Formats: sequence, structure tokens, C-alpha cells
Amino acid sequence: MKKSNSSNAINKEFLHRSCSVNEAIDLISGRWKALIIIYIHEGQNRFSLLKNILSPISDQILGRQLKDLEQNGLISKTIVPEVPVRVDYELTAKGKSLLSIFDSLEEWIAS
Amino acid sequence: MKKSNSSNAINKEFLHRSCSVNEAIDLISGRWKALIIIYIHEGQNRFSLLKNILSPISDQILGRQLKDLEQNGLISKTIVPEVPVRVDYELTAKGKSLLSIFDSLEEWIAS
DNA sequence: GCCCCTACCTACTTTAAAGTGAGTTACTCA
DNA sequence: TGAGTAACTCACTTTAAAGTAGGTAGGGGC
Repeated sequence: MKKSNSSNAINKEFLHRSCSVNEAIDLISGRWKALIIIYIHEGQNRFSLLKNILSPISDQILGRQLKDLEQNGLISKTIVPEVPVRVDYELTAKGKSLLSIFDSLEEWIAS
Repeated sequence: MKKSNSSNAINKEFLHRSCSVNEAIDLISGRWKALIIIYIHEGQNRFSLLKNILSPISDQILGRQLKDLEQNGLISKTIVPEVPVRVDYELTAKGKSLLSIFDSLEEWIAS
């Protein structure tokens, strides 16, 4: 009953092969990702801090986006075994170098 | 039966209000948009040329992406009343200024 | 014992984007 | 008359991302 011949995935691969810009956009176009990166950079570097500041987000989504960002090497995660366990996130070099691109995008959209 | 209380749309608005980077990413994250912009810039400026070069794309999708790009002011459309009617696309100033951001993204992903 | 906290995770539903198939207009060429 | 081309458009299905509900672990405080 399934059609499993997914041209969706095939097309995605075609795009990645055609131009690496597409890969880059894929990494940052998840709904909450740009904001998460910006806020971590501003010091909102914990799950609960991010959850408060991104108030309409759910735990599930926040966790998923953080995991994605970590797997793609944009942020790193440190578990601090404290009173209640603490988890700190911070930007990797790759994550930090995105910030100037975000600045360009802000300028571009405003122009 | 519907739940029409769509927090999907509400969240999207929250993101746009929070940071204009999100608006910028929305405009360029449609699956084929980056490539369309790059190819138009390289002179593949007609529907059928784009269709050939983006071979797995369908007419429907190409038309939809072109319309989006036009409505967002990244490309412009000129109808040339020729033998078989011809439609030329070209980048607007806003579209052209994206190209350097694409270059940055390519560099970033390669790093 | 019982509820609270942080930082998650699993299983599910909903929505929007992507993709498919077929039709349309208007004009040309044989 | 019939086929072909350019540039679409409509109505539909499929897929993946986003969102919702509720659960977990390991401690702390009353």
C-alpha cells in the first residue's frame, strides 16, 4: 500500500549535490534554530532558560532542536553534576561563525 | 471537528516578531529557491530552462516557487509577446544581494 | 510519603510543504 | 486537422516537520 519510492528524499539529495548552499540552509531552517543559537550566544545557555524565553515552545520541540544542533556540530553540551543536574549548552566555533551570517540576513531583509 | 486554534501560525508569528533573521530564512528556505536564484543569475532565466536544469522538479513546484520568489521581491518577471510567448525572469536588487550571503553559507558549511 | 524540580523521552495527531497527474491557452508548423 | 511547444493551473495525495499529552529519573524539601 505504501509508495516508498520517495522522490522527496531523492530531490533533497539532488539539491545537496547541486549546491552546498542547500545543505547550509537545511541546518539552520528548523523553526526555532536561529533563535536558539542567538539566545545561547547571549547567555541563555540552559534548557529551562531557553524554554522560558521561547515561551510558546514545548519541551519536546526544544529537545529535538537542541539535539539536531548538537548533532550538526553547531552547539555543544556539558552535563554538570550539580545539586539538580545542570546541562550547559554553548556554541561551537561553527555555531559562532553563523552569527555574522545572521547579521547579514537581518540587514538584507531590512533593505 | 477542526482545532483551528493553530499554534503553528502563532509560533511562526512569534518567531518573526522575535527576530527578523527568521523572516529572512523563511524567504529562502523553500526547497528549490536557492538553486533557482543561482541559476537565474547564471542566465537560466526561463521556465523551460530552469525545468531542464532542475530536472527532477515538476511544473507545479517550479511555478509555485517562482511565484513565491516574485511575490517576495527577489525576482521579477517580464512577459515578452513573441512567437511562442516568452517569459523572462531576472533577479531584483534584493535577489542579487542574496548571492554574497549564499557565498558565505557555502564557505561556512565547508569549514 | 508525597510533591517539586530539571532535563529530558515516547507515542501520537495536525499542519504545511512537496510532489503527482492531468488539463488549459494561444500560437506555429506540416 | 492534428501534433507540438511554452508556461502555466487545478485538484489531489504523500511526507516530514511541528505540535500535544503524558511519562521518566534522580535528587531536595516539608
